[in-house]
Amino acid sequence: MTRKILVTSALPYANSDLHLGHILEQTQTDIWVRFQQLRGHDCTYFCADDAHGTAIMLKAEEKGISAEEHIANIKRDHEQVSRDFHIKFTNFHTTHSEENRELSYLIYERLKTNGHIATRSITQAYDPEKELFLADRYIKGTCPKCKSEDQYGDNCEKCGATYSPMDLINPKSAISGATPIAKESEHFFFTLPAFSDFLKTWTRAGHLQDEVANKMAEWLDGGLQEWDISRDAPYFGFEIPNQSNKFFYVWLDAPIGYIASLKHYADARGEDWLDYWKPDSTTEVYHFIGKDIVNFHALFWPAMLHSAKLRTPTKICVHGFVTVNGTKMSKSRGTFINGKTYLEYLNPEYLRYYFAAKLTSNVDDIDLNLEDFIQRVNSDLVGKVVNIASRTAKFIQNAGGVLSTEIANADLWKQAVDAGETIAAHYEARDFSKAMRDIMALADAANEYIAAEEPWKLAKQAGAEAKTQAVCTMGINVFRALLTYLKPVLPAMTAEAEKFLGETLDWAAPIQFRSGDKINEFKPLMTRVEKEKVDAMVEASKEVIANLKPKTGDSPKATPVNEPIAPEIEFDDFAKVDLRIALIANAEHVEGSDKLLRLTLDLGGETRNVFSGIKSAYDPKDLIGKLTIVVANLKPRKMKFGMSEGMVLAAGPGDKEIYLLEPHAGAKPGQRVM
RNA sequence: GGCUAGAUAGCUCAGCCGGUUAGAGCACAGCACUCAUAAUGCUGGGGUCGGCGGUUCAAGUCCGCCUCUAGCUACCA
Repeated sequence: MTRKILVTSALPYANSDLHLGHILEQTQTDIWVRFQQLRGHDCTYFCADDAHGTAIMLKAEEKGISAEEHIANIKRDHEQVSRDFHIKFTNFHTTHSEENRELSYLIYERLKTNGHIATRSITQAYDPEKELFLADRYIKGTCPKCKSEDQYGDNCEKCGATYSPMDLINPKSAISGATPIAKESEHFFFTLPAFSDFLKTWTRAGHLQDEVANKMAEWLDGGLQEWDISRDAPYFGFEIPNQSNKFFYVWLDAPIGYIASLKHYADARGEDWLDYWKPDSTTEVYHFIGKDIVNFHALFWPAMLHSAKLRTPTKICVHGFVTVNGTKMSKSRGTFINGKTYLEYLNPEYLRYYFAAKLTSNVDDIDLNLEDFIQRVNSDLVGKVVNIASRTAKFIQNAGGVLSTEIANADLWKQAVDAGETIAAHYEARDFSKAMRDIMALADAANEYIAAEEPWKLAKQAGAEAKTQAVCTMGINVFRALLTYLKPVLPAMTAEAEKFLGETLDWAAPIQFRSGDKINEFKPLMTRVEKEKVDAMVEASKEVIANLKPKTGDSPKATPVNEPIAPEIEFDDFAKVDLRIALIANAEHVEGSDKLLRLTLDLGGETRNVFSGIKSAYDPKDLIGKLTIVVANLKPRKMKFGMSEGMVLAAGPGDKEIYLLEPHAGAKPGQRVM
């Protein structure tokens, strides 16, 4: 039976480049979509840019262009990067579109008619200079509890206190610097609590992974609040019908953008988007998202759809975050990697395969361990899979390029065909890692078979031509099966392999043994991942960040200090001190400490945590990204706030006058100072 | 502080409803092979399954506490 399946991945925000996290999600979605298509199902993939909100408005302003122009630029860029990663959208649209306006109005009107929109006045911080209501993160000031300066409007990073932005001492708008005033305004709310019972059932009805349902139960048990879905002008978005200067909050129209993208596509073909979204639709709808936006998709969205008399999603498929080398993507370490930067250095299919090899159906984070990445891709793809064709093709050519009509090893062939259904089940369940494991086991079996048959020896024996041809035909056929199973993951390489085989690989039915006809000359299908390229990519990622942070350097004033010179020492005494160049990867205040800053130092490979009593003289923000010198072999010292693994060097009498050492430009983290 | 997920060989990960000497791939060592993009095959070394306690005839697998990591959250969407 042919299934009709609509798939989406989360709408990237039209404010910044796609990074590896976006690529993971789109890759996961794309593999699943391609798999369904390859199996003969009617599966479409819709996405769009999420183009509304204050942040986008401000970004456009900063660039001196209109918001429309800004989001058009970003969209072009997003589409290009996705395309280069072989993401095959059926349609990629934008939430700032007529279709989305129309659908947002339709859904909003239905919610309103059903009595699910409430109105009331709320008081918010307002920037009188910029004439703009300020979200909490756009207000900074001094914490009313612990008096720490420069804290955000909702909570204090140092003492953990929570408060309203108007409680801040000396609050400032982060946009204009003006002092915000409290201002009242009428807001619109979606009456989420009315859907509490509906959602308690819905979240346990097989639409979510168990752990996600558990998470949602926390919200549901804690009691839902009404959801503020309006924002006051100025705002880049859709104006609320029959209201002046009121706009839909970006998160209201963002998920509707999924439908708008479909509508944009369907309208052009005279099809009806309601085929998918009417309440009794027999189609399937899958949303692939990251774990950070689960509440919007698993609570607000189904509730909205339910009220609007539209169907709810079949499944919300939640994945984790991408980490690099075991830690959160870090700009200073060069592991915050943009899709574009990756593409400059490496083949996108390396990453597609690596992600596939690690993706499961749960919400665990996916670690891109760069060392493992190189070994895994080279070994599995080049060493095992491609190698099978590479080592047998020549002998087929010797036989005139024609495949044997004999199945030399029926057991092996049965194994290859039978594996197909198991692998398909893994794909269907989004257990791509299990699918890759099974595929590689099959590749191992093929290599073992070839090694046991030794066609290179047969080729030298008179009268063994047919046997040689049969053995290698066996190899080519297992290769065909492997590539068929890998086709959703490696579309470009498979396309090349199809040229070699002279056929289009299809997986709608069990794979048939191919015999008796001609194949083409074999050409290398994939080259190995080069470590140098990976290193260069990491370096480039660092540079991109460095360029964003112009350094401000004060010219130091020399202050002679009258401190007697210490007693003379031998060179060897001095040489015991291992001084190293260190990059200050991170610097932050230490909660509860008056004098210390916590520094995260990169010594060119290893990372150190060092506490330094320089809080009185430095703002942590100003230190990040700078180089300094650290005593690298100082015995680690346990301090109240943790281990200090070294010591940075500084001069000065203290208080405001502390001056950290910084090497001349060109020094690299980890270099020894002698 | 609350919650969620994780902690298994050097690395990345499997281990379902508890059951014989804990697995795979990669890496490493030795051997073989030389058709293949120094690819492949065989053999081998390597783990007190984060720690402590408990339930059980039996625990990596269940329960409790603790440590560490990541993330969410802290009356708010």
